[in-house]
Amino acid sequence: MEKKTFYITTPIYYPSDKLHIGHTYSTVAADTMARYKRFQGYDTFFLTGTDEHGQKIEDKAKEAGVTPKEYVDNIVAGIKDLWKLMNISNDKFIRTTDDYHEKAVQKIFTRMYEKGDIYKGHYEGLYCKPCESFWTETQAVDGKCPDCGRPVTKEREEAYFFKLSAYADKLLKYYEEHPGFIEPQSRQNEMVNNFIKPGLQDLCVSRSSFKWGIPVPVNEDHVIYVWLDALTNYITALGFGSEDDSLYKKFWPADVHLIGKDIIRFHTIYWPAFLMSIDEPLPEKIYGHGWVLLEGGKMSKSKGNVVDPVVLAERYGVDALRYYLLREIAFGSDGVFSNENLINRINSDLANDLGNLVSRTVAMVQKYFGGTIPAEREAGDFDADLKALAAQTAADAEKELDKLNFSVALTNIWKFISRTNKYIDETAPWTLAKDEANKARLAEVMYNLCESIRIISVLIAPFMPATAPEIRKQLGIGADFAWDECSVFGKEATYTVVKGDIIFPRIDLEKELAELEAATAAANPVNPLKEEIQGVARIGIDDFAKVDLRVAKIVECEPVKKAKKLLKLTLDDGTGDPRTVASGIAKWYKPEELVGKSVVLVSNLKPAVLCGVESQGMILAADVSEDDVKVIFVDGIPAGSKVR
RNA sequence: CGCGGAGUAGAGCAGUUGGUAGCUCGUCGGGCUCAUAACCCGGAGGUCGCAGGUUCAAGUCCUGUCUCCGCAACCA
Repeated sequence: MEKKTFYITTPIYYPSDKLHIGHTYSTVAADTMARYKRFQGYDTFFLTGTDEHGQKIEDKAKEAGVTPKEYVDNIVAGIKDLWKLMNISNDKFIRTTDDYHEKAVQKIFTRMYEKGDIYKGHYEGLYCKPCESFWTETQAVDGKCPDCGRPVTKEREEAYFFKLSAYADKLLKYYEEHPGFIEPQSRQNEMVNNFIKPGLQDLCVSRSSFKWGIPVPVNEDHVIYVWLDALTNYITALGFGSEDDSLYKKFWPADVHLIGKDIIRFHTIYWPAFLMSIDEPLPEKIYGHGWVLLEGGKMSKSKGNVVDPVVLAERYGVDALRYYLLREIAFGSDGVFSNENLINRINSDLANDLGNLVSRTVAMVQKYFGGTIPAEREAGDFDADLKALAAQTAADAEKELDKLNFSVALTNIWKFISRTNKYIDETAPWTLAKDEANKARLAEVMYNLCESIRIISVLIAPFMPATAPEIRKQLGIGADFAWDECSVFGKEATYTVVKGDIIFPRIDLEKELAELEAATAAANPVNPLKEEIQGVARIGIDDFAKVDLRVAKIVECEPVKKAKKLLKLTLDDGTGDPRTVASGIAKWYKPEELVGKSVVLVSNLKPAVLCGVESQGMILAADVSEDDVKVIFVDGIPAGSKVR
């Protein structure tokens, strides 16, 4: 009989910078799932990789003075090192610059083209280079990219379009007929309501403004849109579109694409539509997990609070970090990362509960039996309860893992670890040891403890691939794991334990936090603010002279309907005519506290319409922090005064 | 009234088909001594955002309302 197969993927990461804890999170989750399925006997294929094309990389490479390929080679090497460090068991690492991938993508493009799903047209719009995105006039904000705030330029270019609009109904129907296709369910609602129901636009799938991409087969002046290039990695990695597509036949469709919630749209709308277009089956499931947030907001470079997984893994061990990520954050929801939480988890769950359980058990077997548990044993109270929970835990863990509920599965496993610790208290081996008559009972207790730990080692093996074998080494047994050995007592005839190192040493919280802070500072030697300021392009005095700054007095102020952030200000700029300006400061200022104040106005900014209000200029304000803005007041200076 | 999510003990979270409100950490007290000052037991601490409604019974269903967070809109 043929083995059942399981195919799981991570997103392919964009190698423009070092990866952070969020990427590690996705990959560790996928790895855990892959290992679990392998232990269950599935023929498993686990894919990760990098998405290497696009203008951003072309630009970064130019900045660094190297070719795009050299640039990504360097970063990809670092990514591969990171996965090696994190003990990631991927079966393949795909790079979208791999030759077979590029060829296959061109074939896919051609297939769509010949089918009539891709047609040549013109794209007219405002283009943001860094974001590689086109915007409509209404989307762009006064000539700037709504995503990044940088200037957009008007472009009209010949381009190829994918008939995405033709797939809206098919997608809806597919969602309905395949509950569980998009998880968590709420993400599906979001996609349907926000994107499909309002109507899908045809998708521009080529670019001619830069070169770093896969050429369009029918027109070498264009390169293929990065998402068409990137998404197809899931099938090209299996040999789709090459001479040998045996892996594709074996593993496709994927059982699950694990992704972050930010790229759900691409995976649940574009990707299925692409597959429908080339008449290939759709993946079984797309799971959009949450984000790893930091205390005090998102990770950002300028804050210098990017968490480096390498520092943490080297300091506390890879398994501790893997455990923490999957235990602390409910998969599917966002979660907050903090060093303090990490250390607390390590101390209480790993050192106190699990590590100490192994340590005390091994010590007792040595102390009472010289290391080997004798064959004469006698069952007694508490045994049945322990065994029952073992069976229950295995069943629960399996149920939760199949739903990708990593944290719930771990919670269940740890309940069993607690139960085992309690069993020691209940049976009090040190009391039994005082009377030779209890020797058989003592042997049974020790045996049950070892069996429990053996079972625990199987249960945690997908999560902690290094710790599980280490535990078994101390139990004196081999490290070949099979999931179906984790529910029943009696697998081993006896145990001869080997005292080893402490698996998880306790960490001194306060001392460690201080050292960690220092280590992080050392890892980021550059002053981020300095770097940011120096990174801004120099301008001449004539550039500055183009900006006309005037003092203006706020005469009226009211909130803008349908806008959370906007206040509508009416200003006296000294001309006598009132001037209307919309400003995104509603979160920090109430209208009444602004009236009568004088501010600095950029008077010659082109007007723009925001939420129905025509804004004629802007007022100056300072970003005090990520989440605080202070308007610059210049009370006492007459309206109309020029600022320079 | 754009879409969606969330408001439950000091903190972080569970609460499935409505039936005495739980878990982890912290805290207080007790037990034990095999063990990594670890382990085990117990206590304190919540009118489950607010207001109505359905019901014998609601954190759990319905209506309204407030606040927060994503996405979208957008911060000129």
